[in-house]
Amino acid sequence: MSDDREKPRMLAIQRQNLILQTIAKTGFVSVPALAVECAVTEMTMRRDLDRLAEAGKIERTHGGAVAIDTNSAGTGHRVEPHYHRRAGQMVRAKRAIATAAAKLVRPGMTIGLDIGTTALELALELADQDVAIYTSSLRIASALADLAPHVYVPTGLVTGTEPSVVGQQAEAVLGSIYYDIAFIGAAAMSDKGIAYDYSPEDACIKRILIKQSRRAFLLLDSSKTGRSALVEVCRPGEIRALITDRAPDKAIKDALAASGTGIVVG
Amino acid sequence: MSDDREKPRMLAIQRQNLILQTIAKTGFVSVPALAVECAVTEMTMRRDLDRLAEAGKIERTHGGAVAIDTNSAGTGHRVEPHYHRRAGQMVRAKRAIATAAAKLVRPGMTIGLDIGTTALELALELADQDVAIYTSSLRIASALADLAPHVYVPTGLVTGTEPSVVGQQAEAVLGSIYYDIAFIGAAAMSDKGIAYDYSPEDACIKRILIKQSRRAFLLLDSSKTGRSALVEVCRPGEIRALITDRAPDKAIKDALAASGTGIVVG
DNA sequence: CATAATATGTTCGATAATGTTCGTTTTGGT
DNA sequence: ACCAAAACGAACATTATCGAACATATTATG
Repeated sequence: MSDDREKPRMLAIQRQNLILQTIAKTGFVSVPALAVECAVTEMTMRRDLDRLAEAGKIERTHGGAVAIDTNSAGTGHRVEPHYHRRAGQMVRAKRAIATAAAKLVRPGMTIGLDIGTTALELALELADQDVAIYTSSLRIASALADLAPHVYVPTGLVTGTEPSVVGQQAEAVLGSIYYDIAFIGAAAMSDKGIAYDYSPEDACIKRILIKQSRRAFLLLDSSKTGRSALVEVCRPGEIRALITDRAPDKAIKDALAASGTGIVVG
Repeated sequence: MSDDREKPRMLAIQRQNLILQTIAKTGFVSVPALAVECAVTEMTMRRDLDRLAEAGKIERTHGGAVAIDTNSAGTGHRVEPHYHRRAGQMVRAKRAIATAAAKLVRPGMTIGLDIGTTALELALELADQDVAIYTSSLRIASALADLAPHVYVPTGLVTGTEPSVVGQQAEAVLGSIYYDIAFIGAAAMSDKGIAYDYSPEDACIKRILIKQSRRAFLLLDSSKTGRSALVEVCRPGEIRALITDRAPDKAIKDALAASGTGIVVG
């Protein structure tokens, strides 16, 4: 992450990829933040942004840039850039994953559901089913509040840009329940099949859901494979199967097969 | 960890997106609340609102803005013509109530916060204060998640169009805590000073917050007085004071005075 | 190795955004 | 009708961002 001593200046391509990645994820970037992160001057950052804008990949604004607004030409709906942005790229994959995961659910089940957009998609698919859903994601709980009759959240501290409940109390509540099935998200999966996340608190919740469930499944779209992140969530043997949108690399395939973990391609 | 000290100033686009999102969700926004949330001056907020209004995306009002009336642009007669004005005045009232209520809060307090738009306004005013907030409203918890460091929700079933946590578990969690101060909302107040609500489950939570608090205050805008609703929430003697936006009728005044309950007009 | 080509850093005046002040207007309440 | 508080907006001060021109560093190429 932060390289104080090191200064291997990033290549222009790397920087521009980072820009696009960040914009795809958060909807915007700011010049000063990027300059710090890439260890270059703001001038260079501006030049990068100008290039991408010229190529029509982003839209420049004062102080940074935002994703191109596809429907601004029409009615000018700038609402929920976050949501629509994410929808554009990966929602298809996420939806396929959600559909495949939903097929594993039977009426009457008690389900542990992790946070994240993929989990949200799954939650919406489960809305009209007769199941009990436990989740620490306030966004999922809010979305299901008037759709599904049995949605539960744990006690605890609320935090994060995607609001979720974390902390000892939440862990205690979620840890006192036995789930028929659990669906876990992650930020990345390494070649060895190990899943990672960026938040230690969230990772702890994920591990509890896995441990307390009869069967746990990992929901992961293909853009997250072959990378790692801050903190380990689980190893291949701990989950029943990986549910994804595209057949993974051979390395991951082998790693999962070696530990008896299945692969479901939605 | 939230931004206690750091101030990565939001881009203008981000702010305007936030405005549109909030308006799409709640129907209106208030200048001071936005200014706090975006960490900018009210003047800047006004300029943002003016721009959006100029672009025809929102409609400006005194103190904030409301959603554009899509109907009136068409063939004319539709919903109540004075709806916008009312919405504008309502948010004004709610904000006045929230401001008055916020003055009762001191650093370090443990606060029980009910659900509802008035409570949400209050929550936003408390965002940068060093207090612990317990609420069963997922909307409030979500809004404060990355603003305030100490926001807690109870375990329990999630229901309602305004998503909130109810049920025995929630009652047990909220009932195990002692609040320095509690702020309660209601759907109506009769001439006798009795507060009512439409949801028995929510009313139960409200009663628990009142019982477990050293001081409880009822937040009620003037449009709700002189009516009753499905289920009783509390009687005059049980709360310390009624916080409202306009001096109530003589009947309510007398009823409250007879039981030693105060009246705060924001 | 030299040199061109490209990329990045630096400086600085211009411009845009934001903060501030203050007098005016609106609003809500007496 | 009157008053006080809040919101407003105009004018100005301050700050941040921008982009051009030039200096320097890196890479590619002969």
